Amino acid sequence: MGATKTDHFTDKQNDIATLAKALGHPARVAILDYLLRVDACICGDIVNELPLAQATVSQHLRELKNAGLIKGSIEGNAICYCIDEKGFAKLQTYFNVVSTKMEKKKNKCC
Amino acid sequence: MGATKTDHFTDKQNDIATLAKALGHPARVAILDYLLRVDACICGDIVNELPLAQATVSQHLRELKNAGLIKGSIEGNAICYCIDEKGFAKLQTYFNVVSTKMEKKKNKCC
DNA sequence: TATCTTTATCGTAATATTGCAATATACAAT
DNA sequence: ATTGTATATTGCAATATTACGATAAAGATA
Repeated sequence: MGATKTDHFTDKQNDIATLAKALGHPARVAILDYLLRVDACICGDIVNELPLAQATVSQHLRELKNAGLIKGSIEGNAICYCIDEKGFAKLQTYFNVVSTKMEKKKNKCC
Repeated sequence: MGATKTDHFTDKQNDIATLAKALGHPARVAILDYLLRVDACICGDIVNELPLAQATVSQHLRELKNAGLIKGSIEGNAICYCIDEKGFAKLQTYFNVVSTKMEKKKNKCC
């Protein structure tokens, strides 16, 4: 016990949970903010933007990449990181469905 | 060390992270799915819907409530749980902002 | 080649999360 | 008052996450 019981839930539920979990840390939200603020891909500059050690930032970047929220490509010495629109699209779709369902429930709720 | 360095990030970043983290578990996604599927508030039926012990479900419900994604009101013997639209609205606003920013970056990216 | 820069990985400590049995609480109904 | 039902809390074990120093890997530059 202690480990999440992934196989008792649907793929969709696990998918959304994985994406949301990746977003569930302020450092990772900050990384995404930065990638969105600067109007291009970021090549080797992210560590200086965060109040965390290089190893920690690298770890957070890996988690964002694994979840599909960013993608990185090697560019000589540095690595260029980008928002991965696919991951965000999945979450956005989810919230659109949720919002549609909430509309329907209007006034039927406590 | 090991604890999240909350105070190094903005309130907004912490806010989004907290909400996303609450969504970051398949059981909690499943609870929200259920609340949205049934076209009303749920009074005392959630435990049976999930493949988890009652204590565990109660814990997940508390986390969703703390994050502001659901709300519960006591209804005699049972407790009625509802989607809390405010929490979802915050996340939806966030994703709308993100999507607007992504639009602007079109073709400027790797 | 030697060195610098950038990013990743390993090892490890501190903390948090997950899950459950047992128990407590709160109200219903008998 | 006692019993039954629904939910919460407590305590604990297993596992996961967070953070960082140290070190490795890979390309750039002198």
